[in-house]
Amino acid sequence: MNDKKAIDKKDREEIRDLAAEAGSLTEFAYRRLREDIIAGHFPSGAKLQIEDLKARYGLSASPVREALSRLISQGFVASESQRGFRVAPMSAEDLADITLARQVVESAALALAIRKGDDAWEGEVLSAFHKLDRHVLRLGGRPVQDLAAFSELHKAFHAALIAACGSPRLIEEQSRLYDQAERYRHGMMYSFLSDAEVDLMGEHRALMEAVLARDADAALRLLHHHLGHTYEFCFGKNAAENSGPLPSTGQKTKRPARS
Amino acid sequence: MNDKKAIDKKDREEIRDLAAEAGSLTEFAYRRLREDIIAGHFPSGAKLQIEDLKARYGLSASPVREALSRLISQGFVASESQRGFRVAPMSAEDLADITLARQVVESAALALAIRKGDDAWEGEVLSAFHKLDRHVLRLGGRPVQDLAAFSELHKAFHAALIAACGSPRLIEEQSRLYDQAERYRHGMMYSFLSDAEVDLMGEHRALMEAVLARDADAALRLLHHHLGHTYEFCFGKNAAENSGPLPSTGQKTKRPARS
DNA sequence: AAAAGAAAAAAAATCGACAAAATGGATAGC
DNA sequence: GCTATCCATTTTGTCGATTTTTTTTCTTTT
Repeated sequence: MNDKKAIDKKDREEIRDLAAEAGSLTEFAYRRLREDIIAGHFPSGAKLQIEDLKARYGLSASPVREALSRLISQGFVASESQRGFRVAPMSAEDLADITLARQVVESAALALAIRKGDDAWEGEVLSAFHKLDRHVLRLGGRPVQDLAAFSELHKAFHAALIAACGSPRLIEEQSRLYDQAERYRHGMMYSFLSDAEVDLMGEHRALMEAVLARDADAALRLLHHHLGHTYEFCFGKNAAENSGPLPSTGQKTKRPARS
Repeated sequence: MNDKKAIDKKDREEIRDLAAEAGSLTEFAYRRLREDIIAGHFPSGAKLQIEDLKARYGLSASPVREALSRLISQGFVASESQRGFRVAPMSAEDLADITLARQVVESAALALAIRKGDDAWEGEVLSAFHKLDRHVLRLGGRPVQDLAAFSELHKAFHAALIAACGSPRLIEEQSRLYDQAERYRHGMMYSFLSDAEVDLMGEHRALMEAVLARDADAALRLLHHHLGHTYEFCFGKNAAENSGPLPSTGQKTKRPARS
């Protein structure tokens, strides 16, 4: 109870600086809250009390409420009229849904990018992969330490893949869904590279190579498979087949889709 | 300037009632604003001044700002920090992007629905089509009058098609994209059925029949083609091919896709 | 006359306080 | 002993006023 009021004058100035950087206090609250939720700093369906948040971020109700409002449409916060806000609840079905949506959106965007991307795009993909690869190597298979840095590079790689798709909306939606899945990843990251069952970086490399070779079929297959891992890590392999049947058009039911 | 202050005590009570219905004033403001933007009541990139909106809806700044904040993440409102809000600008490229995203999301959802839907779902599809069909017939080819009713039925039909897809996110996204496109439709609805070039209800019927026959290939082809019409109506047929190449996976480049 | 700067006006963002609603707990009734 | 009702407390949602920032207007200077 004491540490909630631990915002003294010094902190207040700091917040002011950070707010100036972010543009406004609302923006500041929005970013901090979003990060805190994604980082799993609040438990799944936890109540987000205005009073607490005011104290936590050192500002008054208006910016906090506006930030919460913005996070509603993003799927990070849920609100019940007249009884406040809570962190959007997590569940196996929810992650399955996120995974499915990612497979739909990201696959489509990747297909477009492969068709439309130019040399500069290929360069960016290569660069993003390289940075991610080096980072993981440097940590010697233990990305636990610098989780935030790894996440950022991993996200950047996936973003680079579809950057040339030409659709702001698909890019935006990919980013949003990635962040939603990030929430689930945080719980399970600690065991991640010790699990030899899946060679994440190997998959990334294969994916990149297929992309650079403009082999759309292979790339889409790899991506689809790759996206399922978050779910498998969190809730086991079995139920992953729940969303198993391929997302959409084509594939023409050649086979029941190996992934 | 006078009609902006035209909120007297009587109106204020009315607003209170409506708010009670909506749950809160914020919710009320959110719905009204959203409707007004979709209905094209504000010009494309128009400034949304808090003072104006306060007067227009008869409430104070907080609910208005929260409503605006929520609309940001939805793509209906844009904000520049420290200099307020404006209606998200419209453009040909933007509608092309919406169309592309719809083709990606709605196609995937429809494929899933066709695979997973049960008898009850088929019933709902049939019912939604019937209501839409009857409404259009009753108006004798002039849906101009009751535009809102038509829109609602049309949206309900498209929603019914994918209702069985099993993915809350795909459903939600479809709805959001539909509404974003709605903004563009409003400008061009007045000439719509007189244009014999496209037989909208015929397309709807064909689509429904393909769906009920569980003919995924045909249904997806029809849907993809159908979704392009909003763009064609607004900006002409040529540029529609811009986003022409199919959204994503599969189709295996059998043919360059007739649509 | 044009550009730069200062002052005034307008608008946005934020705050502190209040009113309405919900929650939790105690008491009364069955 | 259990349920229902009322009251105290907490919390949300809303407002009006204040502060900060931007925009406009009016000087002043070159």
